[in-house]
Amino acid sequence: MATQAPTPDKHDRLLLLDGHSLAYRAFFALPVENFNTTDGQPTNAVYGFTSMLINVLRDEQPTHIAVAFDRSEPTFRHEQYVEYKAGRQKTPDEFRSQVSLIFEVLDALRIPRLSVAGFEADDIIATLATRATALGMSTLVVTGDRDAFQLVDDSVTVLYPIRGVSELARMDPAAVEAKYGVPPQRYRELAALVGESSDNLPGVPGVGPKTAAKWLTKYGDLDTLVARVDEIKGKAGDNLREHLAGVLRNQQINKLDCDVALDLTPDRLTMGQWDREEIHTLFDSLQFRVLRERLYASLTTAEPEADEGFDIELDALEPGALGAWLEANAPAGERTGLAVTGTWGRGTGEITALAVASRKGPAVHLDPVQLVEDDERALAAWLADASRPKAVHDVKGPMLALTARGLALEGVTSDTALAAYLALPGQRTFDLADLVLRYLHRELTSESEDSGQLTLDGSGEQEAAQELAVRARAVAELADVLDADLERRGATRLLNEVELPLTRVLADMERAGIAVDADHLAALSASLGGQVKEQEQGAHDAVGHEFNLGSPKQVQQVLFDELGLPKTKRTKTGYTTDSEALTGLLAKEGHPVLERILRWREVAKLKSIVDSLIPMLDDAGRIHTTFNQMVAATGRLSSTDPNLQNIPIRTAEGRQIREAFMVGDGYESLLTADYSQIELRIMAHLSGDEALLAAFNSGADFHTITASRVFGLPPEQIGTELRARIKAMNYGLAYGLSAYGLSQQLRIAVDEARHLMDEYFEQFGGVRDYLAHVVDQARRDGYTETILGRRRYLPDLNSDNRQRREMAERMALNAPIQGSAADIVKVASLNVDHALRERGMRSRMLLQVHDELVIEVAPGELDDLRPLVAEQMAGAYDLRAPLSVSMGTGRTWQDAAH
DNA sequence: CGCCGTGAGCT
DNA sequence: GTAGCTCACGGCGT
Repeated sequence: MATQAPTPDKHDRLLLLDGHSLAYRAFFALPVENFNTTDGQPTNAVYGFTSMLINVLRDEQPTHIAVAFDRSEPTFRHEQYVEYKAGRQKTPDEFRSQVSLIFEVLDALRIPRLSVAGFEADDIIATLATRATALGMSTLVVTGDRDAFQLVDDSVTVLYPIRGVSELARMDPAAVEAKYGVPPQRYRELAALVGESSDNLPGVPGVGPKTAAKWLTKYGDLDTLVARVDEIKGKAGDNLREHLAGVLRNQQINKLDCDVALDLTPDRLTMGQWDREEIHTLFDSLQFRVLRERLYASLTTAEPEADEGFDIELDALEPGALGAWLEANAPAGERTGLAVTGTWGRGTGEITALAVASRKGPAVHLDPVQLVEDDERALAAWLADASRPKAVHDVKGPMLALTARGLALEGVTSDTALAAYLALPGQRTFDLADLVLRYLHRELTSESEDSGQLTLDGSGEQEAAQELAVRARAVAELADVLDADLERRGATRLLNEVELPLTRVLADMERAGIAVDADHLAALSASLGGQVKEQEQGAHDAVGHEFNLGSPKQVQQVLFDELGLPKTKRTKTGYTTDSEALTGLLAKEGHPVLERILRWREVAKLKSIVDSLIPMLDDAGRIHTTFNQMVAATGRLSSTDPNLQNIPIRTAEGRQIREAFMVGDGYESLLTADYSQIELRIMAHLSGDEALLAAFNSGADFHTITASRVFGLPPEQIGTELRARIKAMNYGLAYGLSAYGLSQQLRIAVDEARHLMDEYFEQFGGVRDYLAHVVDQARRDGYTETILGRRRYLPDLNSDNRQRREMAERMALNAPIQGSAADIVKVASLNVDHALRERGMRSRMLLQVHDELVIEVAPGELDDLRPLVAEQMAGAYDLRAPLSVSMGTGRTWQDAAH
């Protein structure tokens, strides 16, 4: 890290970077294995370059900037010396693919990049530095090429990377002289004597920088040295005389051209106004999380318009005055921002403070426990008043905390986090401060805090109040901007009619929780624990010593080093020991330890799930998950803490865990209702393929019917093998099918898989046309869309990188299908919730697991409930392959399976 | 001791 | 081949 203090702000500071040289440095400094996006794009050079760029921007605060790049065409140096740079190793492919990514980073940051045919980046830099000096600017050159040292003078300094990408040596005239023993203007002459192997410029044998500097010091300059070359004694002198021509040639070639024809003058090299959204998207796709934060940290200070905060007046209210204040400042008709602090999760929460602010006018800050009775009543009435519109950021948690205090929250017409999720579904987090910067171009700070910042006399409370008021104001402003943005994106109804009302339904489910049989879990844990031990012992016996079965590294060592079993597929760190590979090894080699490891993994996995559930039980013996409404890019919900959407179901042992989830006190049974083949039905609907629709409407087994068509056989002649192939095909289509993927799934040759696809599409041509159309349209529009207009943006559909592009294509194929399924299940949840309320029923929804709803049935309600749920779920959306719902009831989640 | 990436496995 | 979450391990930095 360059630690020098920024130069005093006397005049303009020009920053010039040598793009190729720095990227190349980074490429070799950072191990490429550690810098890959999940889809395999190496990013070590982009990362290192961007990291250096950010550091320099932060430390040097330049006023002008440009990055120069080499071109592939030969330069004037090649004309002078055909051997120039000959013998260089070919640029690695992993590097080449990153150059265009660096271009993208620079373009996103609005940093000018320059290259000129026939010249190297160094020449462009030399030219700009020279002209900058003439304009009275000072110049910093960042490059990994030592030739640039010849440019150093009082107004030009070179920052040269030493040790990787994080430290830069500041090479001013004194530093160059200290390091090489000659002043910068002599550096070229020294380099000519010593030579430069990477440019294929051999120097004088046996002459290094020390000798060269000694000679140059003694004779003053190279010309004099050459003129008096006969005076040099010894072997070195002989070598110099022998290689004199080469030295003179080197001196010609390493001279940088200071007069390259350029359209731009240094004073025009300004950094443009960059687009936060663009940077977000790009850094997301590069998976640079930390770097993005560092970038914002170093650049927001340099972004003047972002310095602006919020100017807000905080009213101090007399006890009893809240009702009147809310009437005046948070009335019906005008949406008011509400900000809350506190803690929440696991279906409950606690409010510590709350602020209310409209777009204009004053704010109020409240401590809910210190309110007088009148104020408490006024607050409760205002919060519960649906005709007083409110905007809140990420309202589900505050809603739980308010409910825990007995406060109802109605009239939430905007959740700014949820709205941002619909606008930018690929984003991982929707931090309010970040959205405020992005959409309002403001900092989430108070402008009237000049006094606040420095006082230490207990005004921390005041500051916190001010901060919360700022959040309330920001939410109010942001809500309007996001509304407009969503209108533009066609997502207004999706927000208002689906996502926003769903938040309350999710909060209710979280609060309800699901009852769990603690004894059953404890018994399971003990039994699984015994099996874990047993398998562990067996594995140790089979290899003759103890090892940690949970450590892939140790397992690899045992299997491949000690037992010498055949190597499996490579992973980043060695050879895979995943169950597929071990099962293969077991079939081939039959070593007993393999069986033990596989079995150990199974039981250890189940035990870890059971053991993670046990401490989650509350006093009433219920588990409360948290549903995340803003995580999945496709629109699905996710479940955490604990995740109740991935409780095992496939194996009999796994299903024992489902037996622990049971009906709670005061209820009669659990009812599960799920959609059958919802994704395939959506695919049939969206494609409009008549044959596929007919298969669904025939009422017979869908996979058998489709197989029957593909193979031209009557359904009764479709055996398990043929049905399995077409089943994999059917599902594969919804996942962005590739011949390769299908071949893997079915363990058949790629050609065979391709053949199967061709046969399938011969019968179901509408599906093929639809899938092709989806990708085409997404490539044109930049996004895919679900039946309710939920978008997923896929810029990589136009990537030059095949791997990224194909990944994006599969996402484009899957997103409308998975996303539409999510839309439908959300609508169904709302419908069921609404119907239950409307009829005043006590039965309640507990879980939503992708295509399934789990409902706790109140005594005596089952007979009414079954048709109600069936109707509400089936009627959630009118598909041409009608939604089909199957249901089951029982004491436990497992018993309710069907 | 906490953070983070990796491998594995569950939906 | 999609989309998620969690766990254990082990390396790294505090």
